[in-house]
Amino acid sequence: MSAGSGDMTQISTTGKSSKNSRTKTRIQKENETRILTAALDVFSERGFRGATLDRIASAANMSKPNLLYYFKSKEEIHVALLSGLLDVWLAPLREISPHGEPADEIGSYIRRKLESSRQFPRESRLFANEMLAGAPHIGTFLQTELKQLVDEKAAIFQGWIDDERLAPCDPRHLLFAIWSTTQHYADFSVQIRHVLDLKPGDVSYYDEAARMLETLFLGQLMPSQETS
Amino acid sequence: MSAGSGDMTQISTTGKSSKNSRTKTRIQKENETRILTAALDVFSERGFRGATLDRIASAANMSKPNLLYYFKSKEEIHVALLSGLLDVWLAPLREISPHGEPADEIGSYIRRKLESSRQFPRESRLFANEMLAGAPHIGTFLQTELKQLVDEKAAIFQGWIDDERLAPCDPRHLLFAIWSTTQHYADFSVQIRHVLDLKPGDVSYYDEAARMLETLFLGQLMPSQETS
DNA sequence: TATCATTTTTACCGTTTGGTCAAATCTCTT
DNA sequence: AAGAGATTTGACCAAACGGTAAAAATGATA
Repeated sequence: MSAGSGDMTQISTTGKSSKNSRTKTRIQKENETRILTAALDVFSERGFRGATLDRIASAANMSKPNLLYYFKSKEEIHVALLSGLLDVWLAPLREISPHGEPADEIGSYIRRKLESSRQFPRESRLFANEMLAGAPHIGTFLQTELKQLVDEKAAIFQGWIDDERLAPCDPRHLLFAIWSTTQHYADFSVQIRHVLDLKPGDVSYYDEAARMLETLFLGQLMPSQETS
Repeated sequence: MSAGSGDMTQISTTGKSSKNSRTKTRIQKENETRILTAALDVFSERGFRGATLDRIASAANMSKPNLLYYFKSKEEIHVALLSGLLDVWLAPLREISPHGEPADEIGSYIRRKLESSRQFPRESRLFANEMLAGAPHIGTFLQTELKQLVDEKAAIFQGWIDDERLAPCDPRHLLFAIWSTTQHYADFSVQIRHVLDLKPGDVSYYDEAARMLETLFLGQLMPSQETS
């Protein structure tokens, strides 16, 4: 009954997962993407355990055994999705450069992350589901590749802090704040739409979100205070 | 294949769920809390669909039929947990007062929310799971009670903005930013611990988190910029 | 068009799931 | 101690689950 990780398959972005014989049929490519698209829908809104092969298969307009002809197991589909996700997740972070202005670099990073939330909400929710489940599949990814990249970028932030071009703060927690605020708009979109009284498909709030996050991270939310 | 909500049970904090005959036995009270405690563990880390009655029962040291003697269905347990959750979720928000200083009010709200994340991480994850699933049970709560309270508090923020005691921004999105950053430390604790290289149970990052969020929301993260 | 590999389907299988039922046990009151 | 109500349990069920086997249908190639 411990929080241990079983013998779950672990993923990294470096390991290529090309296992089949070199060439891929037209039908193979078509069906694999059809499956992955359907599975993304199902996994992202029901979680790994809540998703069923029957549902994925029917969402892909395909019989279950046919689906299992392309992916040997439910977990293999999940793993394939997560693998594809990780690079997308890291991409905006990689672009942060030590040579730009702190405000520009952080600002554009926020914009990239927010845009990623708008474009790939299902992927974001898939990631969130994996986190909530305790990251059983991408634990090693978090500990190795992500941690390494975070360390690298945190060092850049620290340099800016040392140069007094950025307020003193823990750079890693600054990243956490950026991740949480931007991903929130994808992961908690239901709550946001209900509070803002928007219709199910409406994502018009992203413009206002961008403005808010710019004010929060780049501007000063609180006017300078005077002691009365 | 639409994003429709089925005939799921909906919850509100106003409706009392006392359905049984007035009096409750000692054993009844004991076992109900035992079940809810166990269910919180299971639901929060596996989601509604991923949780099984067998697992909840065994976590509560109880046979499955006995568990179903106290709660008629899996959903009824889930609903009971969510009901108890909503008041906890709203409590910190209710306390925001129009009479205090903006920085004090917002600062202490952030501290309350962060403390709530530290004290009730499982509840936070339960809530997050429900959001990711599309809020099938608490949709009406979000649209009515939460929205109403948000409108009320947003008006307070707007008053401060009009008085130039708070920078111009969308008050609702300011709330979203506070929610996301604070809850992130509970919901994504796995990621945080992996990036910070902490051991599974370690929650020592909350102190640094509090400092970060204070800098972010109250201080100015970016020093005033000069054009070169 | 014959051949062969690829793709798809039908019919399953064993397990797990949420939930039921009736009988057995326990607890409290008198 | 006895009776009544509350509690607990073992045995069970139908449906859903992930996955398999083998045959049928299809596609590519010569």
